[in-house]
Amino acid sequence: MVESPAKAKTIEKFLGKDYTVMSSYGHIRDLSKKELGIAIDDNFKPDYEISPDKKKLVESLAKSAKEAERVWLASDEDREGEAIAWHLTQVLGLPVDQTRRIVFHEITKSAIMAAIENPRTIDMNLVNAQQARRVLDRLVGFELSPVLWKKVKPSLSAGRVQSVAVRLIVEREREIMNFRSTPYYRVTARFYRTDDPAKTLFKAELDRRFDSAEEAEGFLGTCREADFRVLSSESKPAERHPAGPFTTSTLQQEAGRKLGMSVSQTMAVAQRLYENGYITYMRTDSQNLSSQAIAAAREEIIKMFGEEYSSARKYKTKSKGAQEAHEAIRPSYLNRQQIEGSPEEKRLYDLIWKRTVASQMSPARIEKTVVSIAAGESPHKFTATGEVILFDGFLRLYSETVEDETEEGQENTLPELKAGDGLSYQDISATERFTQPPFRYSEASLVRRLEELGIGRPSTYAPTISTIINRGYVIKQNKQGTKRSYRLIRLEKGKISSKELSETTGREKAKLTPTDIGMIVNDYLDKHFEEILDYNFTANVEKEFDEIAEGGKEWTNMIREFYTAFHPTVEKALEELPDRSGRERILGTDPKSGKQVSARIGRYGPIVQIGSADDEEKPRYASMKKDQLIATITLDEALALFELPRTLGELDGKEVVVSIGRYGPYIRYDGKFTSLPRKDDPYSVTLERAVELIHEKESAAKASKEPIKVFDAEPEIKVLNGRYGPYIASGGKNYRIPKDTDPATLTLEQVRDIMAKSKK
DNA sequence: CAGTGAGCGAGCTTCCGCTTGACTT
Repeated sequence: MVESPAKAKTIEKFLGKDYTVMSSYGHIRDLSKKELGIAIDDNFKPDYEISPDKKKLVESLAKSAKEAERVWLASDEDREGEAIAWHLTQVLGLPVDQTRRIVFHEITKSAIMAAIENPRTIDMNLVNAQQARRVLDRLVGFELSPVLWKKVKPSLSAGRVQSVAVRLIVEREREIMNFRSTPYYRVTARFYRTDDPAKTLFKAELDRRFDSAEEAEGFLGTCREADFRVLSSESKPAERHPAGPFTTSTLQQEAGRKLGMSVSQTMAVAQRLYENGYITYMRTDSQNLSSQAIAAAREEIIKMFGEEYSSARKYKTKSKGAQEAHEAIRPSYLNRQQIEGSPEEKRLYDLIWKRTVASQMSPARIEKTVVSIAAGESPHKFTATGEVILFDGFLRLYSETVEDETEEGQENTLPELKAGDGLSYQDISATERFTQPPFRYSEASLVRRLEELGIGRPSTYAPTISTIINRGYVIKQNKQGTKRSYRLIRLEKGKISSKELSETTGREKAKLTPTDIGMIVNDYLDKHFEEILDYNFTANVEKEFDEIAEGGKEWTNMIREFYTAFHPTVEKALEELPDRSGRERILGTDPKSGKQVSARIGRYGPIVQIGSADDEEKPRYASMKKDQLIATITLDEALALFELPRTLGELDGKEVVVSIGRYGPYIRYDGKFTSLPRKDDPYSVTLERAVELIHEKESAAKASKEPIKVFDAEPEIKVLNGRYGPYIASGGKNYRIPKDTDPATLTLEQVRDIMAKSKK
């Protein structure tokens, strides 16, 4: 019995007819879903239930176990895997003398045969470490969440992993809010050797930055008549090494950067590659490659590039708490460079293939040259750096990208330069730059940070992100960026010129930002449950789980110690009145009515209001936009929100109204709604334009209701247009049309064929 | 799904980590 059905299929091939390989599909039972599932008074005894969707599976496992001569439990060799094996023995009533526990870290015939030769019994210490982990997570999650329901808002949640993930995002946002950008001047020059008839240009940067335009201009003034010469030129050889093979988190990061895929998208595509037998298991924290894979990679490299490009290597996993039950993520067969599948599958496979092979290639050898240049009598020096690749090594196949790189790379080829050489400038520029706030997290960079902290596991990174988004704690959004002007001062042919230029700054794609509720929940938890929110909480309890796994500690004792400290903090929080401070912000006074304008959380989310509940007149309310925060919204932005809904005029005697709803800006007319395209602004859209959009929608709606195709011979069968694209409808059942076929040209035979082939 | 912003009360929400399908017009 193994955990994954795809694994079962592969192993069955290795073992032959004498064995039946079945899969448990992960855990088969868990703490009860409705209750706490832990008898706190009975020494924290867990109350396990077979998961409802596993009942049938357990029955069939039980039947097969009874018929079998011997059961081999081959769940993963980590805490969770050991627990799965133990739960199987308990639920299936497996007798100890007919049950064997085996483990392997790679799915190769030799590894499995070796495992069968070396069976052991279930390691109860490891199982108990898992029980401690499970019980602790349940206690934290099921005691903290109800506190939030009472003190903040119903249906919220808190937990050892998700609450820290939210904290990282909230704290980063506050750093950005408090950041004040300051300008400075960066001086770069283009020089050539005075005695070089070709005037070959190269770039150099001044080793000092100026705070003001005056200082920068003053320096450029001294450069006008200055005598430039090379002080020193040093060349040093260096090596660059390939990155190790993929783990779940590094795959998620690279697929995000190179292919623009979200974390959950990456995992879904990888799952398909795994099920098709193209790659090894995709949820892993190990960088280990089987010796067979290393040999196969070596063979491929020699075949493609030659012996000198091959350099076999083993990688050590650095991440905290790694349990290394699997191999790294790699192609199942390294001689398979391409695969069949969707474009996404092909691209992700290509990435995995290249990364794996590159990890077994020689380092690149480069020569780095640093040239120091004196500018007349000035104490400041220019530095020019150049890099020459002597041997490309792994770079020939793959190079890792870096997220959020600011300054453009310094690709610079240097001419021959030696100390004493006289130089002339082509131009010297002082460009105004601005200090940058810290970067917001992307999904993948959040995963990287969580992994560094040892929080969460490969199987939970993607679901954790979904949870904090679904709870409304954070949102993933793009930011347009704003225009800002900057100054460029340039010295050219002895003359200094200065001009104002403009650039876009702060543009972002798919970054995670906290919501108001995310910030309120974070602050509340941080105030009352500091220990759980501590970035080291998981690392601390992991140390204790390790002690339990080594037999040095009784698991219920560990949990008791934790709970006797933790539970009183829950009781105390429940006694205290909810703290309303920090939840409302006064923004100023409405110039029209003279009433107070404020922002707060309403029943359905963040709102701004004009006036207060104490006034005689009822306050006016408006919902805030998704990208606005109570902490940062300005008076002007708040007042703008009251300009909607806006009545544009009438069409055929009925009102045309424009506003912003849950799904963005819309036009309401005759009880129907039309979305406003991105390029139209609800604050300025005209009646004329709105009417145009309404008519467009009407004709599109008419077209989509029409069947794409009907067949006279078979009126029951129709090709229709639905929400998810064209489909075939027949006798109350719907069938999907294959991607590469044009629905308009389908014949009745083809349709019948599709219907017959579709899965039951 | 296209707004809302009152109040009451019943009934419900929630964790982390291991696995995949099933399902939607």
